[in-house]
Amino acid sequence: MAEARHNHEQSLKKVHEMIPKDETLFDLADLFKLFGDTTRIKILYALSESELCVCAIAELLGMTQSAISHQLKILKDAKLVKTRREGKTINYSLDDEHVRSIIDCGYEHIMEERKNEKNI
Amino acid sequence: MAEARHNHEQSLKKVHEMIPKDETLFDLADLFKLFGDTTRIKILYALSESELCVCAIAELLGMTQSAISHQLKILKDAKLVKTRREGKTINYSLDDEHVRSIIDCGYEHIMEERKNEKNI
DNA sequence: CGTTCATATGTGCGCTTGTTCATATGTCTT
DNA sequence: AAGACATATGAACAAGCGCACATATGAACG
Repeated sequence: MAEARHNHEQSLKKVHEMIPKDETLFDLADLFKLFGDTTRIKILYALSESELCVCAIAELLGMTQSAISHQLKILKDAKLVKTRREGKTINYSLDDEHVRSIIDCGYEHIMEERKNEKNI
Repeated sequence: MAEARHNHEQSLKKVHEMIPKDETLFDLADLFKLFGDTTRIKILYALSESELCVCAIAELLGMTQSAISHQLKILKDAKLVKTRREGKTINYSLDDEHVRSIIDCGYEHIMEERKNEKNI
């Protein structure tokens, strides 16, 4: 697959030492994949503001309970959210303080990009 | 689509006021989508260490020049990387200081999760 | 126990996405 | 101008993903 034509030994040696191993980068991609869907990021953002039950989220996003439930399962498997039962309803909340900081990190980037676009 | 059964007025009102508008959340998801692929995150990580030409990246990742080129186009369209021509070769580098900080943000989360897994 | 409400899960479908293959563009050298 | 090298691009195909629909589980309450 790899095609080596000209020389990059110097630059590649430096990078090769610094780059994390494949498993780590794979996990990283998997993590960001969770934030890379509009529905999931809406859910995560909402939960960062308040604990919510499934049908509250469905109502908020204007989506099926089933769709939300499927996404919540993905987020729970990834340990980004946790549940608390209260009778028939199940309340979801963030299981990790980092979730909001990751979102904010991306948010900051977007806002700066918009600012730059206006100045052009 | 939305099914409102029981009451969540209090919780929903609070969330509704705080949550960003759809366009912003859409942009956010699109941004994270870029980091949600192993190939792209490897490229971004590598470029955060050093400026690299296309075939250096291909060699580093053990992938086709074409595959890398396609991904670089996506990253360039998103203004995450920029190019600098040097004769026949084209050198890519990060176009945004935030890229590395977003990656680091996710990295931190993963590492903490691994630490927690060991303690169980 | 049977019904109702809240949530979960299995299945199938349409759409997106990453890669490959083939080819085009662009640059330097002779 | 022709060839070699570096990169870009277009088309097509396989795999993955999100959602809808139908159905299952599980809890409360008469």
